[in-house]
Amino acid sequence: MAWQFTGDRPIYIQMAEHITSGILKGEYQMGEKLPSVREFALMASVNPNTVQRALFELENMGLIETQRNTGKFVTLEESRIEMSRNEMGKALVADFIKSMKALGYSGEQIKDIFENERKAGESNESENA
Amino acid sequence: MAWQFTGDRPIYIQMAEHITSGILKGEYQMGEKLPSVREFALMASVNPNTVQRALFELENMGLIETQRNTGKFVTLEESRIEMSRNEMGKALVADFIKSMKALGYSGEQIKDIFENERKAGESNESENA
Amino acid sequence: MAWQFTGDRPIYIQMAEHITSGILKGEYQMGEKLPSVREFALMASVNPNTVQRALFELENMGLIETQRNTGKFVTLEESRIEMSRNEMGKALVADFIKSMKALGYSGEQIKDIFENERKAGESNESENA
Amino acid sequence: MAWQFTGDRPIYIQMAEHITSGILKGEYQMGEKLPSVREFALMASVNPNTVQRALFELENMGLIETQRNTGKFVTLEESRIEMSRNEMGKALVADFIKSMKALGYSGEQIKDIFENERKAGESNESENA
DNA sequence: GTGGTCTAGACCACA
DNA sequence: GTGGTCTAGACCACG
Repeated sequence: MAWQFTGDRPIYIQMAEHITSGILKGEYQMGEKLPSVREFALMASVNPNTVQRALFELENMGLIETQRNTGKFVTLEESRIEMSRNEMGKALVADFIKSMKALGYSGEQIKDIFENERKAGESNESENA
Repeated sequence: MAWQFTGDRPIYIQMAEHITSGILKGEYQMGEKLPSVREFALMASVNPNTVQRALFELENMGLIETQRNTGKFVTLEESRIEMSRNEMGKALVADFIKSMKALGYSGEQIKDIFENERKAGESNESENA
Repeated sequence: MAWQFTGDRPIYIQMAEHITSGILKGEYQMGEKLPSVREFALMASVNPNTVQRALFELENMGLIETQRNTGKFVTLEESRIEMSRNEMGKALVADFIKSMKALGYSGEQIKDIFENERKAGESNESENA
Repeated sequence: MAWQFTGDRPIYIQMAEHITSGILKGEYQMGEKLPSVREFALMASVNPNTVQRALFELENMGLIETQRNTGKFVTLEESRIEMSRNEMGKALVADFIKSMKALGYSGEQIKDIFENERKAGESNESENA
């Protein structure tokens, strides 16, 4: 829930991803009004221009819509949201597999490593719970 | 097989990844002499400075070693190579899972999507073969 | 026929254009009383202030006149209406041609494209009719 | 050739249109390097950020491509340029006809006015020539 | 020298 | 109070 940014990538990109995540997870409901640009800026200790840039990305993806002088709202079209989730998910898998193959792993090996790590991660979670 | 770089990330990083991949896959054998900086620069139509930086990354990781006035060679220590592969592989999996969860997917869903895409990718490959 | 506004331009401008169109087309007859500001506001789900501004534009153009405590009426002077139509029409043509030339089209090409699109548009209309 | 901007629309939009026009007309050749962001800024007496924003629009349309730390170049794909010209041209015609109809003109009337104004414009040009 | 990113701060039209 | 636009100026990685 904290707004932590790493220095390796542009803040506005990380911010866009964070808010996107919030929408896809339903933390921001469909049709809901987002915090204002200035509120976001305060929350994240960031310049309003940076927020605007981040939200511009979301608007391009069709995840949010701007109502002039009223605010920015999560889109009402559920299909947009689902589409984004699917697209981004598939892209992630494709990139992941491509990167693993660049390391010399075969399809089967990728599957094995993935399974191992996934289970390891889940057991970590239950420890923390 | 061409040296294609995207504009979104530094060229020297992409180059380092590409050569790393070559080493991990065995295209450059253990102990083998790498092409000279100039040769790399010509192959990739890139500034020699850029090649220097890329190779510096590899040297830092212990994948290659410089022999003064002779050239740069792939390390002879197999453990180095295996370690790199493992580290990088685990990091990739962890990042992948983290990103997927940011999209709102559960552990099981990630597994399903991964399996689907992996199989789709493999059938594509066999088509092209 | 609904009151739809796009977010890229001020609502009051779009509203002014819409009502102007109604007058020029004769949907609001000469001398006819216009709906009250409040009625317009309800019809368009818009702030009354916005309606005020829109009607102010029309009054400036001489298309409507305010009678204190009675309402706003379409002008009785037909010349006003004709003049507005002519001015606006010519301005539109001039802008259109200027914009097309900015795209690199010659006068003849503009004519051809215009004719093609116009006919295409008309055949679409007759389909819907 | 002068960089004149009107106050009614954002500078970065007008700038984007102006440069787009230059590309479509061939004043900037395919594959040619554009002036740097800073040069544009000086030419137009405008802040570099504003230029960046303008060029970002062109990049989105696929008319130009950025090579990191080298400059921005007109795309090499002629199809992109032709496509843009066609799309923009058709959009202009459609908007024009729609606006004229909103003034109460019939299809035939639009054609007549268009022809008259077009010829008037051309005779003006020959006078100046 | 190039583009990319970010900040601080300002003004504006609009609702 | 909202988003939109713009400026001035800074720093950075890269080539």
